[in-house]
Amino acid sequence: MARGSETRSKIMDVAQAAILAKGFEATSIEEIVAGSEITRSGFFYHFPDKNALAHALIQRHIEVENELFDDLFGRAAALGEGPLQTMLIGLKLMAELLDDMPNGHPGCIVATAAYQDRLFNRDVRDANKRAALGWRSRFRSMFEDIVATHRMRDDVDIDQLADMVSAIIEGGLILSRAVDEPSVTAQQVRLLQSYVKLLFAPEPGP
Amino acid sequence: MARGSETRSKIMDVAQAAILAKGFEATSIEEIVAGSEITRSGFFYHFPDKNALAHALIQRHIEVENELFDDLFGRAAALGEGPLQTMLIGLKLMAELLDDMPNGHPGCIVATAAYQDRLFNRDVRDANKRAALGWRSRFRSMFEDIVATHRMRDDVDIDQLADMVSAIIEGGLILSRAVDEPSVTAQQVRLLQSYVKLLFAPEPGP
DNA sequence: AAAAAACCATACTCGTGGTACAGTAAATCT
DNA sequence: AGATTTACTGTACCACGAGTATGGTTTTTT
Repeated sequence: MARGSETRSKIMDVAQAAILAKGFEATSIEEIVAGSEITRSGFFYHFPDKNALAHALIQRHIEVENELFDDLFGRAAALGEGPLQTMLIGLKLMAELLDDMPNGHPGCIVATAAYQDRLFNRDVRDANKRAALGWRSRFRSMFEDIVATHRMRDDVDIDQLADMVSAIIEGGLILSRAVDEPSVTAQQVRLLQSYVKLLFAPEPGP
Repeated sequence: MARGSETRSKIMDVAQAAILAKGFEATSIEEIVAGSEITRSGFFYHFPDKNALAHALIQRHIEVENELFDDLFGRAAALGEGPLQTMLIGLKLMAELLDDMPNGHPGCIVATAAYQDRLFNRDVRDANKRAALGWRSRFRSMFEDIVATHRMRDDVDIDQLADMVSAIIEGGLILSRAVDEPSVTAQQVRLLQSYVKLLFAPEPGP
């Protein structure tokens, strides 16, 4: 990696950790600079303002999370047979992954941005929107494969079902932070798994 | 209402609207003051600092929302028969209520606080925690009544099920803000209703 | 060797939270 | 009715963080 982009990502690493712990506004540039072995001037060389930082963080977050989901559901597809199995195993793996973070999931930058709307400029909000729509299309295509081969026991919209994955995760993160119980998020994902299971279950035994 | 508490709640009204639109940090005291027909000094007379404002807002929010839920599930109980019907109708009414807010639900102050943890002091975080735990106990007691009379088609924890109501709402609010589709929150509540229906449904047809 | 990229140092402006304190109109108590 | 308390207004001030300006220095690239 070139020298420039190396310090740039170092700044982003430090900033991300601080922002997820304290929020965007509560994290000062001074503080980011101190942890990044760089000066204030150096920071403003890489990012014209704090908004540019937020934009870069969201962008990177989307990419990392996409890779993570690719890997996770890739493994799930290898383990199970058929789209329903893949989804069920994938959600289980996701729950385990969330459980393995003893201090709780670092949290979602997208949510941080969602609740401080007017604080960010258009670029950031658009990036945020793209992230959410990206998840929707990812999970929708998975559910499409499922409905192609399974009967739904309740008539629900696929887009909304896809959104439910994001909603459960985001809501779980908020709740886990509010009650200070890191396990909550994984539990909620397991409940979603239970719903998917019931929704597409074949006719139960006699 | 006495003169004092009248201006106090006026300040809180203005502050709440601004905070939900822009976030806590992004809302300046100057701005609140301007919309409240009061001076800076007047503001600091009522609230020693911004944290005290946040605390008061969360406290009031809990009370208002509790009354709203009492009313909503009270009506649901009157309409349906038995705890399951009450829950199902209650969730439906909740979804309709969310739909009737064309500009989207104002959002949840609790979530705002959850994602800006270190920004607030202990008092505020504790109040926030109490709010979330209050919802949990409310919905748990409702689900307890249901499991007493219905068989669960999947073995899930009641506390977690109770948390799911909050998680879906909070997650729905975040998503609706992120993608800028106000209808998302109500849709998610309807999906939760679908889950509860499937989870406690009597043995399906032959 | 020249030029561009990646910084450092210093100094300044401006907005915001918060403090301090002096004064005043209205309500409440005695 | 007079004294006291409550609910403010007004002004002045400090600290801190975001962002700008500018000029200089080192490192890398061409």
